[in-house]
Amino acid sequence: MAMISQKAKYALRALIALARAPQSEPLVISDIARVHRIPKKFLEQILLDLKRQGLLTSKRGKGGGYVLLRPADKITYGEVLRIVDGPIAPLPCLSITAYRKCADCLDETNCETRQVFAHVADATRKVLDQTTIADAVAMPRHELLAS
Amino acid sequence: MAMISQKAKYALRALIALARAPQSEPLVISDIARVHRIPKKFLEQILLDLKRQGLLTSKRGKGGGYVLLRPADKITYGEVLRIVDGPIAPLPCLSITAYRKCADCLDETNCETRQVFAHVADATRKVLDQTTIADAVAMPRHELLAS
DNA sequence: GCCAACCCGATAGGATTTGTCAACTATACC
DNA sequence: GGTATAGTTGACAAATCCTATCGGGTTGGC
Ligand code: FES
Ligand code: FES
Repeated sequence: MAMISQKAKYALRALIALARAPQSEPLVISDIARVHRIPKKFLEQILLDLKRQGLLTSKRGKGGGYVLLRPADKITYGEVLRIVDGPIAPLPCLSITAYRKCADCLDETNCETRQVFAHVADATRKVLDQTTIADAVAMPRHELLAS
Repeated sequence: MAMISQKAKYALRALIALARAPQSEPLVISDIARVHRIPKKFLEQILLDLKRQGLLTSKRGKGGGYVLLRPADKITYGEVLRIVDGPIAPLPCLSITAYRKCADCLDETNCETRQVFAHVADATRKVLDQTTIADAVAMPRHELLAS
C-alpha cells in the first residue's frame, strides 16, 4: 500500500536544500534541480505549490530564487506531505484535515477496518507531525568509506 | 499520501466475515459479496489471491465455499495487506519483504527522507503486524441508537 | 531593452486501480 | 450420466492518478 509519491520526495529534498542554504540566500530552481537530480519543470510546480501554501517565498529576475519563509524547525514533514500528497490518513473517514465518509461502509462507528487503521494513522501522524526539516538537516552524515 | 486500497478493504472485510462464520462453515462468494457490498467478480480475484497465499481454502460445487485455513488470531493485518497491496513500507528502499534501491537517491545511507520514513514504517508495522483478524472480530459493537 | 528567473495552463504517456466478461473445471446430488 | 452449483482462469475496459514536459507569460534587475 501506501507508497509516498515521487513528488513528495522531491519537495522534501528541495526544502532541505533550501534550509541548508546559508543565510536564507535565495536558491534558483535550476540549481536545485541540477544538484539534486529533480526534473526542473516538475520542481517548478512543486515549489509553486509550497509557495502558495506559505512555506516559501520567491523573488523573480536576476539574483532571484526561493527562500524558506519560516525557520526549518517550524516546518513539519506532515505539513509538507499534506500539501503535495494530500491527506495523510490511510482512509478518507480518518482524515482530520479532509474527512469524507467512506462510500462503501454504512456503519462507520462499527467499522473494524476504521478502528484498526485509526491506530495506524495515529502512529504515522505522531512521527510526521513531530519531525521537521531542521531534524533532517541535522541528521548525521556518514562518511562513504572509499576503498 | 498512503491511501489503503479498496481491494484491501474488501479483503479484510471478507476475512472478518469468514472468521465470524460458525464452525468454519464454508461461505460462498455470492453471499459474502451480497451481504458486505463487495462487487462479486472483484471479490473472486481477491479470495483467489488469499487462497494462493495459503490463508484460505475452498471447496467447489454445491455446499462449497471458502474457509479460513488458520485460526483468526494467526492472521495479521500486515500479512493481508502485503498480499493485496504489496509492500507496506512507504519507500522501496525501506521494504523488508521487497527491498529495491531508490532510483533517484544515490547515497542511501545519508538519505534524510529514508531515515525519517524508516520511523514511519516501523510505527506502521508495529500496529499492522500485531493486529489480527481475531482482534477485529472481537471489537466492541456499538448499538445504533434508533430513536 | 534584455536577460534571468519565476509563473501559469495545458497536455501527454504511462501506470495503477477498480471492476467486468466469457468461458472453463471440479463437485454434489439425483 | 446429467444438471446445477460454485470456484478458476485470463483477458480486458474504464477511470483515475502520477510523472513529466511544453510553450509561453510576467516580473525584476541592470
Ligand atoms: S468507515 Fe471508513 S473504512 Fe469503514
Ligand atoms: S534512498 Fe530511498 S528515499 Fe532516499
